[in-house]
Amino acid sequence: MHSEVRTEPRPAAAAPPRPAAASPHEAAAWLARNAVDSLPEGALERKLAEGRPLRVKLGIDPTAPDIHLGFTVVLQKLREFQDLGHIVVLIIGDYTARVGDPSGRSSTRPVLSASEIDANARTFQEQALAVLDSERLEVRFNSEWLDMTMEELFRLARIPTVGQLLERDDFAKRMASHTPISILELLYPLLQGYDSVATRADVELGGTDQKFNLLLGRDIQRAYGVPEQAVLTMPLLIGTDGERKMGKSFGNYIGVTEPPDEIYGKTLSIRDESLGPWYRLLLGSEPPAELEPRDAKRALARALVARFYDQAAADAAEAEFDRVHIHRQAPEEMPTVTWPADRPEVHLPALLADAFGISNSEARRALAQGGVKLDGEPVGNGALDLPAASLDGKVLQLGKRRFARVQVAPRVG
RNA sequence: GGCGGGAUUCCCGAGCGGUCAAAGGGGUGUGGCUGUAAACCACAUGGCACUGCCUUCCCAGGUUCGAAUCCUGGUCCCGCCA
Repeated sequence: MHSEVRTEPRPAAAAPPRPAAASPHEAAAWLARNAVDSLPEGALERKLAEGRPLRVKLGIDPTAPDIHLGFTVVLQKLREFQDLGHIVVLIIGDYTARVGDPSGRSSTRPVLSASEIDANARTFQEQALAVLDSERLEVRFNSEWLDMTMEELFRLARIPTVGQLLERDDFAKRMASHTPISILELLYPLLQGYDSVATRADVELGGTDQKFNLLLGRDIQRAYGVPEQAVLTMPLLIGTDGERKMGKSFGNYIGVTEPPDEIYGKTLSIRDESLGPWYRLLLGSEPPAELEPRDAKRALARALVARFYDQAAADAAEAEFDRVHIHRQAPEEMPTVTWPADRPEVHLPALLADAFGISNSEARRALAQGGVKLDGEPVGNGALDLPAASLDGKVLQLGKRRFARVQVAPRVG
């Protein structure tokens, strides 16, 4: 055990890259430092000791258009492998996405069309490059090998038993609660494992929820007579709701391509208790002890915007946030709503509905609750109709964060 | 193949002939508080140019003065037995 690894300082910035000259033991310890599991015991070190560039695999199903922050935790770990001279094999699950993963209770998840998958796959690659080094990167599509014959599938399907598959945590729970499990779902881990065979993976990364699949990959590799991969699992980032892991299906995520203001604002909206995990997993450091939670969040939010955009964008996002939320002023830019000039009176519910895409009833509710302002002045519940002339050019505000400028003008067209 | 259970508003889930636009929770929204779009508290949450009107409880028929609730026939889902 090397003390320098255990007592590693917690710099405020991202941890410095480890020199490639590190011993296998040191490198393994370095790579596993914020991982949850490195399995089997010593496997990663033995792989590293082979002294060649390892093939480090990660699979993504392009089922959503964007990569979210939780996913970058794993990507950053991949980057560390690259910095040590290893090759990242990024597998785009275009085939598996096409089949349609029915996991989760909702069987309603639509199967994506080929063009959607293509589009997602393309943006995934681009977004992954924000973190990964394109030099040591191999991108593969699993349709390349998964579009197999029945005979080949049967060979694969003979490897694990149903009993083994049902040991997986979520399968076990669903069996216990009589929640359906489709055959296809049981097949998924096999397909993922076959990806490892096809790409000769030395190491496979994933979130802790992938542990079973990653380990099954070893069984499948063994059955195909190829060397078994080492497995490294990373903690799952808690979502913006502070309750569940960040995920597209929970709506508690921050996409890396979201606008700077959104990334900034959503980061500030995380719970104070989430600061520790977010700092550790995203910045590789502890939240600065001298900062109040709010200020620690501001620093984190700035760092994240700077990572996916640049420092200027981060500063601008912060300034905009302060203007709108702290100083309660209107934002720099806002959309315009147009009210036809031929109507002498503005019907507020209709204007609100038009401006913010809400229903007429929602608009009325907001008015009743005092959630509507004009040029910063609360609009009373009483007057639903106001003289059009008195509204022209004013700033209409719904709640704290939605703004639109009113324009009274002849209908276009 | 046989038997049984189920489909409710964004989600989960009550309801079992009127008092149902439909309990409760979650989510979301607004307000309060706040150095935060944290936490906490309160209220709201089908639609409508809205003191009232319209359309809902898987679908299509039917019974009834009256149906989310009963009947018939579909569709889909789940479990048990084979």
